[in-house]
Amino acid sequence: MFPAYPHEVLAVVLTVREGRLQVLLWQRAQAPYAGRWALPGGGVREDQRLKEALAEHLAAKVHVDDLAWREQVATHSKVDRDPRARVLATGYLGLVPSDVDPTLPDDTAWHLVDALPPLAFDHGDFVSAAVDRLRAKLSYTNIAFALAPHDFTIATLRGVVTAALGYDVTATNLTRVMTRRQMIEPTGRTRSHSSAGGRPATEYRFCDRTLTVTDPFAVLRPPRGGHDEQQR
Amino acid sequence: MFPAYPHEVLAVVLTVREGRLQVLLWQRAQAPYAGRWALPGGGVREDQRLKEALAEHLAAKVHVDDLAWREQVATHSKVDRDPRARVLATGYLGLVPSDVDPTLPDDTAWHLVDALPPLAFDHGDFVSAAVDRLRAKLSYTNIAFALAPHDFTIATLRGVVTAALGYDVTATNLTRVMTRRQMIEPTGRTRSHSSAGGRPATEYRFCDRTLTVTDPFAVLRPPRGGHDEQQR
DNA sequence: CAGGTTTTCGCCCATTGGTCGAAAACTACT
DNA sequence: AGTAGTTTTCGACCAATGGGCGAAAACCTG
Repeated sequence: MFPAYPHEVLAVVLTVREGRLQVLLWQRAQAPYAGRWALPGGGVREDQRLKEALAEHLAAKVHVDDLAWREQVATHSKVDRDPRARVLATGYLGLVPSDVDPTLPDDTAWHLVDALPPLAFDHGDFVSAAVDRLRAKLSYTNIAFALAPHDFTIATLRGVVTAALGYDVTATNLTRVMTRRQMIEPTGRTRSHSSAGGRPATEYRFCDRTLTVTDPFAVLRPPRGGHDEQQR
Repeated sequence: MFPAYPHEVLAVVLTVREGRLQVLLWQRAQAPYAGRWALPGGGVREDQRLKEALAEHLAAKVHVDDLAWREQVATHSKVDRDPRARVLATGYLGLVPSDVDPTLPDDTAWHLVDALPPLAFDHGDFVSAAVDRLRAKLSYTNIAFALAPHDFTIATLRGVVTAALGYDVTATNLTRVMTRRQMIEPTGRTRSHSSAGGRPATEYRFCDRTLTVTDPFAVLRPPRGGHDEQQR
């Protein structure tokens, strides 16, 4: 039928660690690109779908169920992206909550997203695409649920969001917006900080831990009277 | 190295025709799915990237330069998505302006997106994904430039947007929003309708014919004073 | 209980979108 | 020419959403 190519999946696993957005990389021991850092991933078996292959390869690096979110980002096809042979690659975005700390193999480590070493192959492209995707979605979806702990204070959430976006967000706005959008709700509990004083913070959680989008995208909203009537 | 698979590209070419959103399909003559409608596309040669393969296969159906926009949407990998053999498929969204009317081969035709016949393979999934993508982008990008004629009246634009979204949009809002976002600008000319009277409409064009996003995504905007300072 | 700290809440403002109706600009007919 | 009909455009008004700021609340420590 058509010519066939090896196909690999690559995972861009992001998390917030020490107040910074980080990506999971492992250091290659062998050529090509020996010594360079690369994304976890690998080939796809005959009986696997892409996401299954991803899970399998990822299991070698982190517990797969540490991933609170996973979505496909893009497939790259440059002919010489791998010097050995032509390999197509599909990249995924994966998110790990900031309070989950998987034990990593020796060759694997978190790296600051905004201070990456040169990566192997075209993996740098995958990282930037995934980071862009995350940042965009942070603004109009509740995807932060996959980066924040299950229960959290506004200060914590602010830290996570700030780190992921790369710029400051005020606690006031964050609270107002997230609650107005009905993304987060108080658990009822409250949390005192360990050291120093300060009013105890109310504990929040995400109402819904599935991806939901908000559309303040006015322009294009059906008119009020519209009982989902037929157009034209 | 890794097992290899044939890989195909599929094009979901959308346009607005007769006030409705339509997709380009061709009717299969041979098994499997003989008689069913399918998306244009095909295999990827050794020396091609995905987008190049797409252009080549599409050339058999429409003039490739009729496409005002093209973007990758997703790669599907279900093991039995093709009964003959395992084939991975990457779907693209393509847009043709409403005033461009390519001559189509005999087996090819436009179909109403919201009244599709059963499609071959998993092509239906590709169509819905592409339509969703288009609708989302219509709201927060200027992607309408790829659906509307180069120069247009507000009435025309409204028709295109209404058709693509599937619900009504008021002319007043459309004008205000699109101009406020600096997406469209008057050409200076004006257009009288053929029949009937009526005030002549001012002619507009898109300021920029490259994809630009607007982010009314408040929550997450850097504070005003922020001279792009370091976070932390 | 005073001082320091952190969180929360309320007030005010700017921007954006939604609705509606009047005015503008044109054609056609008497 | 004047009037009726049609389509577009513009302005006024309203609602919702964010952003900024400062006061009040709630806690800890000495």
